[in-house]
Amino acid sequence: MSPRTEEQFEKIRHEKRLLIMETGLELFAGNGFDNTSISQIAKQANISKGLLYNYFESKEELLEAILNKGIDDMLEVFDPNKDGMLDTSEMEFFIKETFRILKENRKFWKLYWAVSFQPLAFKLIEKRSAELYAPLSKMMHDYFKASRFADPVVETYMFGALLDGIALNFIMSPDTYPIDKVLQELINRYCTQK
Amino acid sequence: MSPRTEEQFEKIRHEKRLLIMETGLELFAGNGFDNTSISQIAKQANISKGLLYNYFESKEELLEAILNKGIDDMLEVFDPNKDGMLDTSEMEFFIKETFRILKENRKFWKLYWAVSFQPLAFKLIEKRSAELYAPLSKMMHDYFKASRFADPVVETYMFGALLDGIALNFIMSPDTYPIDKVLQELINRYCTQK
Amino acid sequence: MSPRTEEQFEKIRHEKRLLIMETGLELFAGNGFDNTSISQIAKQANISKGLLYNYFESKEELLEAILNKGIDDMLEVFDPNKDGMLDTSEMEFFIKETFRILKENRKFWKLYWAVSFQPLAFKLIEKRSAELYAPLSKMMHDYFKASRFADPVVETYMFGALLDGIALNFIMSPDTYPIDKVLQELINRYCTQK
Amino acid sequence: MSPRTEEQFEKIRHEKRLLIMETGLELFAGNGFDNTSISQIAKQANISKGLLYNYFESKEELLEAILNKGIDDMLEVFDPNKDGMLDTSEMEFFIKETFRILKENRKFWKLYWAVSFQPLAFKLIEKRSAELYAPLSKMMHDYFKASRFADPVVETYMFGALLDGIALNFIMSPDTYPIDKVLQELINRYCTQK
DNA sequence: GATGAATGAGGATTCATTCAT
DNA sequence: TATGAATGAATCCTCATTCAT
Repeated sequence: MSPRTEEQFEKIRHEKRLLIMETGLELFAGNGFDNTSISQIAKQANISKGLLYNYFESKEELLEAILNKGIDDMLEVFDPNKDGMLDTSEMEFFIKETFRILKENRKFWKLYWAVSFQPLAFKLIEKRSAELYAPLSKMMHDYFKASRFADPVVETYMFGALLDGIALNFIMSPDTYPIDKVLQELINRYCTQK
Repeated sequence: MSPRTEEQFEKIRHEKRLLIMETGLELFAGNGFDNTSISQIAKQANISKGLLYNYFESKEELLEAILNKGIDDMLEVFDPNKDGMLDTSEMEFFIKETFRILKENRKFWKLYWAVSFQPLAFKLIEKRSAELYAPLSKMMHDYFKASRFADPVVETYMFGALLDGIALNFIMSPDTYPIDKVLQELINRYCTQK
Repeated sequence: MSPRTEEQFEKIRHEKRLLIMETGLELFAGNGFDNTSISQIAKQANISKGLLYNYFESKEELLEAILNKGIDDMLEVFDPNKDGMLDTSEMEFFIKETFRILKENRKFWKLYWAVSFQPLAFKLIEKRSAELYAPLSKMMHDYFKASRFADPVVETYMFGALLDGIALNFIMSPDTYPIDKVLQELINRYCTQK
Repeated sequence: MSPRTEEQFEKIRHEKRLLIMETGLELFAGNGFDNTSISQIAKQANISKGLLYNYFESKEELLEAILNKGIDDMLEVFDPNKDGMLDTSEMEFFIKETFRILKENRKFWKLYWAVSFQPLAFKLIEKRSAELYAPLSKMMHDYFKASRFADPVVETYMFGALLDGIALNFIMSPDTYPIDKVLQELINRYCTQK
């Protein structure tokens, strides 16, 4: 029998890698990085421990890959380097988009927040994280400046805190948090002409 | 040497207990619960591992004690069961108090947040945490109702998210976050007669 | 394409086998048997791990093959079963030959010595090793007897130790060891008529 | 009960450390470093694996400690920095001492040689090893110079090789090697007035 | 013949906890 | 009260070897 083609191998590798990362995300987000063992991940993914190390050099590298992928997904959606100003309806879209993505990636964000509290782990994504946040921050600032807010800088901090707070509260109690009402209020407050 | 009195023993015990808890808080907050070993705590506190277990039954119980003490301290300051309504100046006082305490107990709050993301650890303080938050929540709600906000419930969620977000951002970058400006803005927005 | 003939297959097999053995020798000698993985060998030889197992049943068997080949090469050169006595000029030739071969097969000899210190590995070549050493030993003994050394047995031990010691020192520092001077001295001492 | 005194702890630590090192030497020398597991050492020493790590940071550090101790023992005996020249009877003493020590520390020397063939492991003792050999080498050279050997440098190499070779052959077959006869011959050859 | 994904046993190491003193 | 030696279960990780293609 002839061996598998390179493409077949590629496909296997790609899918298995994804499977491991998804399983890892699930468990890391659910129980915390330190409380999740490689054995657990392997068992849940139905693979051997050894295979996991065929795809990731270490537990830490797996975490890094998971986080980077999450950030990549965000960057893809947001195009944070978009030129030009947001108008109010774009701002509304942005807010809705943000939370649509948040809902779809609750686990990633839970993990992301958890990691933020672990200095060692956070270093893994410090740079990538800045890549995501810096342009968003600028975008907000420009928006508030254009909207003639008295102090756009402070307003950016306020708005950022509000987004973070809502996201956090929602992630903590996704089933009971009135996310849609809160979002509507957010939009009322920030996306209507004065 | 005269034998120590019962009270002296008691005092020693109390102080040593405090020492261990403070050291634990320092390390848990700085490096995370799982990345801090009992050995490290004992070494930093200048006591033996054995002695630590004389005061706390387990690493988890030490964490629980630390967290409970932090919550107790809060409850003491806030008197959240205070009857009656807050007026705007009391609200302003409340906000300032909250952040004064936050600044003074940054480590506790860092640990508190971190623990919130670890389901197993969070269980330790779930109840105590509710004891603190439920009355605060009610207080806010009453305040917004009295202040004739259109939807006091939603407003409570918004305000809560804002507080959480600001606290979080401040804790993450205490040296660069413009906490005072943000607080002033918060007060402007929520503590002035309309 | 015309199908390969049986001989062509045979040749390919033979060459691949040699390639693997040479790569194995290189790595085993350089890093030690236990610190060399099958993966490394396969990668360096540009073949797959699976293929390696097509040629050798196990890592140990590969080692054995490498060592045996080395010994075979020696035996071929020395013809240790040569009858008759060595005269002094033949002795000189023998010494020079020995070290010529040593220089050409430094890696093999490094591996050989290293293996000598690993009881389990040494068992693999114990017999073959004796095949090589016993006749050499006898040859030396006969030479020293004919040369009227007072105690040919002891002289054989001395001479053997000297050869081993020189070989060892040379292998350890091939770039700085004054091998040629030492050899000349050896010849002066053992291959001149008294 | 009062706790153990510092001296008691010191004694326990010292003895246990020695026990572990002796057990390690025994097994490393007998089976090779890589073929000896921490579990084996612990079992043979009748302690837990964990305890071993209380005394040594890693398996490698244990090896290093064992080797350094061996070298220290040698240095203590040889006083290689001794001033002045050896005369023939001192030389005889030196040779006899060397082999007395070799016999008493056969395991150490076996391990030492084995390690010499493992580049990574050898690095651990490269410096210490030089500390031992350099002065010995100088001592030999001076001796041969004083004894009017034609080429003291080459003679030092020859003598060194002879010592190494004898040591090696003896270590390899301690039960059958005629060490005493060989030594006597060595002394005859190198320690008699010409 | 050839590939590399997959396995699993084994090994080094960590650390909460116990215990003799 | 106080000490730190001692334990052992749990964890990360490696690697020879197998096997489907």
